[in-house]
Amino acid sequence: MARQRVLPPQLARKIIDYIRERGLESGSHLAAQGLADMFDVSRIPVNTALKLLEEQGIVTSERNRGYFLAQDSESIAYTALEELPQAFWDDPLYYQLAEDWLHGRLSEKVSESELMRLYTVPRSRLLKVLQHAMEDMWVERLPGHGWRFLAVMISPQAYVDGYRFRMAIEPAALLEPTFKADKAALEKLVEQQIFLMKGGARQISRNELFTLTAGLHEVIVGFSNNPFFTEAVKKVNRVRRLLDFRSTLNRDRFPRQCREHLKLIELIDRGNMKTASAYLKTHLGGALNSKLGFIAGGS
Amino acid sequence: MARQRVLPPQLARKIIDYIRERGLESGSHLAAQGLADMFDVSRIPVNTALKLLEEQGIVTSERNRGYFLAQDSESIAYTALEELPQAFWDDPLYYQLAEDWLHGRLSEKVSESELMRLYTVPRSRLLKVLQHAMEDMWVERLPGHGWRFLAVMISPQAYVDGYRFRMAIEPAALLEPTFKADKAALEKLVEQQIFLMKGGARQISRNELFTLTAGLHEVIVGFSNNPFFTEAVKKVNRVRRLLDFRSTLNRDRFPRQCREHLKLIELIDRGNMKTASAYLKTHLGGALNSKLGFIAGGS
DNA sequence: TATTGTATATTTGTTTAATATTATGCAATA
DNA sequence: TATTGCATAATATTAAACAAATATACAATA
Repeated sequence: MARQRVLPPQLARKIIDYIRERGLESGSHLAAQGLADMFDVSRIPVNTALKLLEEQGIVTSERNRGYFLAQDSESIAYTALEELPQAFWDDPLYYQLAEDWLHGRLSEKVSESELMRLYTVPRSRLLKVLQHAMEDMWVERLPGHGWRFLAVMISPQAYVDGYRFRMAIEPAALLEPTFKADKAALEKLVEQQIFLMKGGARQISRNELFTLTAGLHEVIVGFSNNPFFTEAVKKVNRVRRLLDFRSTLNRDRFPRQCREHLKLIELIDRGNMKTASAYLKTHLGGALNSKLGFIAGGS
Repeated sequence: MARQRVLPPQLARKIIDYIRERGLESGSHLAAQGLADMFDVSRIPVNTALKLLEEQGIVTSERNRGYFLAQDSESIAYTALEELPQAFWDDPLYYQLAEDWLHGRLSEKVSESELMRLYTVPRSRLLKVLQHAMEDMWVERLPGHGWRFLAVMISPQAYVDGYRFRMAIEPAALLEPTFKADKAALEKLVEQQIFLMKGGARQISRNELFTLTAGLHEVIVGFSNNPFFTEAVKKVNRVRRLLDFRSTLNRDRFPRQCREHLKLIELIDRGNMKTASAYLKTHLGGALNSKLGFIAGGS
C-alpha cells in the first residue's frame, strides 16, 4: 500500500519560508545539498520537494545544475502553501473526531476498533490522531482497552483557561533573566504584522493567519531561552487552534491586534521589559474579554 | 511472543493506595467489581492484581467470596509497592538512554535501528521510551530518519529553568478565579508531610519520596481547576524526576521543606490566597537557591 | 441483590514480511 | 571545489497474522 508522502510537502513549505526570509530573487540557485543540510535531511526528499515546487511553477530545473527560483520571493503567492499536500499534523481526521465528539455522535468511551470501523482508517493513522488529541488533552487512554473523550478541553471554559494560563506565563517569560531578543527575528515579526494590517489578514487562509499570530507569541516567548516556557505556549496554541477551528473568525479585530503587537515589539526592542511585560498582560486580558463577548478572533 | 503484563502491577499499586486512603482494616472485603468500576477496567486485570497482592501476603482469598485485606492499612509496609513489577513509565531503558547520552556514549544523531541493535530491545519498547523522552524535551525526531538528542534538558541550567517556570505558574495557579481547595485532599497532604517530617523521609525510597513531594505541588495546582496549569506542572516534574535521578539526595533538607509545605497548606486552608501565593513563590525561590548551592534535594 | 466464577467474544500488543522512503557513496559535471 | 546525478544501502512505515490480555455475558453463590 502506498504510504502517504509526508516529508517532501513539509520541506516544500520550509523552502518557501526560507526563500521569503532571505528575500531571494528570481534565478537564485537553490542548492539541494545546502537545503538538505539546513533541514537535517538528505537530498532525496529535498529534490522531491523541489519537484513539487516546480509543478507549481515556483522553481525551474536545469540538467546537472539543479533548481533555480523562477520568480522573486515577493511574488510568490501566499496561497502557494495551501496548494501543497497537507502535512500530517493537519490530518482532517483530527478535526472530524473533535467535531463528532462535540456533537454527541460518539460515546464517551470507545475502542480503537470501533473508531477504525467508523472512519475506515488504518490503525496507524488513527493512533497518530489519538496521540495528538491526547497531547492536546481532550482524549485519554483508559488503563485497559479503549479511550475516553474529555469534555473539558473543548468547552468554552477552555478558552478562558487558555488565556488565563497565557497571562501567567507569557508576561513572566519577558522578565526571565535569560531573556534575549533577536533583532532579526523581531524585524521579521514587524514585517508580518504590517503585512497583516495592510489587508493581508483578508487574503490568507485562517489557518495561515492563526499560524502567524500564534507564531508571534511563540517567537517572543522563545526569547526567554527557557524551554519550559516555550513548550507550554506551543501546547496552549495547539489547543487554541482546535477551538478556533470551530468558531467564526472576526477579521475586523485584526488591525487593532496588529497595532498592539507592533507596540509590544517596540517595547521589547527598546529593552523596556517591565513595561513590555505589563503591556502583554493587558493585551492578553483584552483579547480574553473580547472572546468572552462572543466575538471570535485570535491573538 | 509474550507481552509484558503492565496493567495488573499498576492496579495493584492503585489498590494499595486506595486501601491506605480509606484506612481499611484487616478483613475488609475488596470487591473486584467495585475496584474495576473505580479504575475503569474489567474485573480480569483487577483479579490478577489481587493475586499479586495475595502473593505478597497483603490480601487473602476465599472461594466464591473474593478477596479480603489481610492486615490493617497502616501495617502495609511502604516498601510493598517496590516489590511489585515495575510499570512501564519506569522503564529502566529510559534512564539508561539518558545516562548513555550524558556520558557521551551516543552520538547526537541516531537511527532507531542503531538503538535497537545497541540495547537489543524490540522497536515497540524503544519507541515508547523515545516518545517519552520527546515529551520530556531531551530527544526530538529528525524530519526524515533518525532522532537527535538535545543537551539542553539535561544540563544544570534545566534545573534553574524548571524552577523559574514553576515560580511563574504555581503562585499564579493559586490566584486563579476558579481555584477551590478540597479539604479532604489538603488533610491528606498534611498527613503525608507529617509522616515525612517524623522520619518517613528516611524510610521510603527516593522515587516514592519524589512522587510525594512533587505530588503535593501537583495537587495544589490542581485546585486551580485549570488543566493548562496542572499539565504544565506535571511536565516540569517529569523532567525534574530525570534530573533528580542523577544527583545525590540530601534528605536533611526535608524537615524544613515539610514545615514550609505545612505552612503553605495552612494558608490555603484559610483561604488566604494572596499570602499563600507569595509564600509559595518564596518557597520555590529558596529551593532553587539551595539547588544552586549544589545541595541536591527536591521541593 | 450484589458479587463471584467461568466461558466466550473482543480488543489490542507484537512480530513478520513486504515495500516505500530516506541516507550515503562515488563518479560526473559545472 | 562544491554540487549534481545515480546506484546502492539502510531505514522506517505499513499491513497482515497471531497470540495474549481485556471485556462481557450469564449462571452460580453468598
